[in-house]
Amino acid sequence: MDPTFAQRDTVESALKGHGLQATSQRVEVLRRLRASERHLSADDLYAELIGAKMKVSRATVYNTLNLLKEHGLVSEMVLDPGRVLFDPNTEPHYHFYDVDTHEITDVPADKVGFTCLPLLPEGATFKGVDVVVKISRRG
Amino acid sequence: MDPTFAQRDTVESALKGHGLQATSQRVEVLRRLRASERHLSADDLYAELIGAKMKVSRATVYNTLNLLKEHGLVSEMVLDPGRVLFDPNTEPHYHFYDVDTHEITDVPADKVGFTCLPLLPEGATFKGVDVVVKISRRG
DNA sequence: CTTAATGCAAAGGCTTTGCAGAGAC
DNA sequence: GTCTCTGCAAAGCCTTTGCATTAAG
Repeated sequence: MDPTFAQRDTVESALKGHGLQATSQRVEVLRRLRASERHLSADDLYAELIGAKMKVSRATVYNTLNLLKEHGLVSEMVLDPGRVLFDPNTEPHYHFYDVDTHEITDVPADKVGFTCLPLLPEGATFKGVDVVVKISRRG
Repeated sequence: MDPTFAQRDTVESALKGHGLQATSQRVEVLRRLRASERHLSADDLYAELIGAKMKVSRATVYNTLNLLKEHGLVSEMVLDPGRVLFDPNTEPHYHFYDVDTHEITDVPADKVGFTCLPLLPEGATFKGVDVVVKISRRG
């Protein structure tokens, strides 16, 4: 079975599992996000899809990403103002952030451990930790 | 000696220490940022200044904040797209982030410790860690 | 007097919205 | 046939920019 079909199938199942129609635009957005090494912006994805001669509009890419986000299929990362990236990895994990190139790399969750975390404010529930390790290659 | 004068004086020294003219707009932006319990956006500050009947323009607030950022007198935080906040605390520290209200609270650095951090990519220099502990009060 | 900072208004980039047409079921 | 999604273009929001005016040293 060819891997592209397998991916497409999984993506379709994921969409349908959330009660979402598996339209070609949605399938392609989620599939490419999952297939990409990098974390992509809405515009990155739009450019990819247009480059692949697909019929899609910018608005649909934005709307689709928001829809996927609402359904927990992708998460949003905002590292620079005006640079919103989407991360298809819904498992706990952290990030390297190159402060010069703005490149993002994943760090598996087991590479970061805490000896202590702060006491939560009264009445608060823990919802997760975001850890961004900032690095530079310029010294 | 009245505390407002003391604050103003410290802020002026900080600006001059970086070779920046201590104009009334710059002094007030930095002073209010330091005096605030919350982390403020450019527009929050603009509204505060206008409310205090000061002569200032939006452009100057934005330009001043960027200037302060370049000189390391404040740091920028981007937690939601379109919500850039400025943090006058230049000591290492982390943040609580209320996912419902988008409120930000400081966590002193000594409340968070790591048992391990990931090996850096080849040739990379460590530039810091951002830790955001996400919380909710809705359960 | 010379240099630098401010204010205004216009432009810019990214994202969302409204509505008509196309597509899914 | 009905309901939903898509595409287009326009509007929105936040931020930056250019240039004349004003303030600082």
